[in-house]
Amino acid sequence: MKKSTKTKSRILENAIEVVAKKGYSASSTKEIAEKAGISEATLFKYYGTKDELLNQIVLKTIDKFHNYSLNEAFPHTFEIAQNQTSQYLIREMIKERFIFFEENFPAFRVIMQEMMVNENIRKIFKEKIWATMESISNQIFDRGKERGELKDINNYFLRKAFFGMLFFSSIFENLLLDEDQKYTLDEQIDSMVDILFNGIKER
Amino acid sequence: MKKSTKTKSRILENAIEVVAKKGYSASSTKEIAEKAGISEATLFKYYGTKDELLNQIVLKTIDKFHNYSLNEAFPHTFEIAQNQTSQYLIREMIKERFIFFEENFPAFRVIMQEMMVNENIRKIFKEKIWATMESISNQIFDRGKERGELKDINNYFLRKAFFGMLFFSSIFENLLLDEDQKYTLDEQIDSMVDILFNGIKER
DNA sequence: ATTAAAAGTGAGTAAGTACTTACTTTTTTC
DNA sequence: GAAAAAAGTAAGTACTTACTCACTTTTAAT
Repeated sequence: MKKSTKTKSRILENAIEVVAKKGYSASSTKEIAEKAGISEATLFKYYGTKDELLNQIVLKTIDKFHNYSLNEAFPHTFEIAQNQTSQYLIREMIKERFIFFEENFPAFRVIMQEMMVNENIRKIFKEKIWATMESISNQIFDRGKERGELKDINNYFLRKAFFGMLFFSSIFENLLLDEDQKYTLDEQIDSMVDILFNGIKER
Repeated sequence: MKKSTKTKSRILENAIEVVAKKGYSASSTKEIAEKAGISEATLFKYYGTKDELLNQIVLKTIDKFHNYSLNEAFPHTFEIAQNQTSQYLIREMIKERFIFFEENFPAFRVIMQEMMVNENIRKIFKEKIWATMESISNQIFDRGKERGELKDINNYFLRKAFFGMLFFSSIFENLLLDEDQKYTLDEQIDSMVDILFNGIKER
């Protein structure tokens, strides 16, 4: 029972790698099996169908994100930072997510691809990832408004602004920037937080 | 010679619709041909290969964007708005792009999908779309800084902030928001511009 | 060491796939 | 209105795809 879980997860890891690069439809079970060093028959023994393999990629990643967000990173930050400013909290929230995306980029790439073409995965994204972000960001935004640190801007618009920048930045850095990435993670996050907090207007 | 161009563009239009929804690899030439009301053989007579059909979708859309951006929308705005504030100009820049994305959403969806898996299309995006945005935004940002209206923030970071919000907002509104879209285009743009200009910090 | 269960596979299958060819129909030209 | 050119297609081809099944090999328990 030990070896089977090892094989099963090796298939998943290799599937993530292949699908991230080529897309789900363009990836064959043959290629995934070869890359994982097993036969196609074994792949189907473990996952039944190709669709189920995709589902497992998505569900496992979302689970990881969910768990990381709600049980690990955020409660820790929120607890030790009760006396910190909203700016500090928001910076931490962005940084945590940014790091998670970087560390799990291939799997996230699969989710982003499939969101564009797969209604079911769009639904899962909304219900799990977006809802998680809503919950966390609402806590931070509401607290900031209560403390008089944040303007009274609609949380939905705030969220779209933050995560729009976050997603795009992550994709941009990972897929479009080929040469010497001039900026460190902290520099990028600093710039985002600075723009969002203080705006770009000279006064 | 009239009918042929009509057929050719009908194929392209239907290809955009099918590929936007299902993705390139999951779309069959058979389905596209059927939807366009012609035979598969005719499709191949006009486009040679499936890859070439995709190329035409991408190139035509980028061309349209390029032309719209550099020849239509922007010069007009820039010219009639020489005495306007940077905030006004930037609002116009965002609005123009937002509208273009909305009006050409299926084609843009194809490009965004393929960017995730197709190195060649990533290259085209960078060279054509991103470069166009760079050119336009640099003009506006530099002018704003010279006039003392904008802070001295790195143009690259500014661009990523603006277009991150813009792309994400466009995708979000078109793919993820199912129910009654509560906000109008102008409300959305106003919120983006307000956040970016004035920041979210209460002062 | 024997045996049962678990893990793994080679060799298929049926249903697609992109693309071609030899042909017919429609349109244009004179 | 006949001939030439352009537009369109039915019926294939060779290949790939996800998935199955009957079978062998490996592992673990007694």
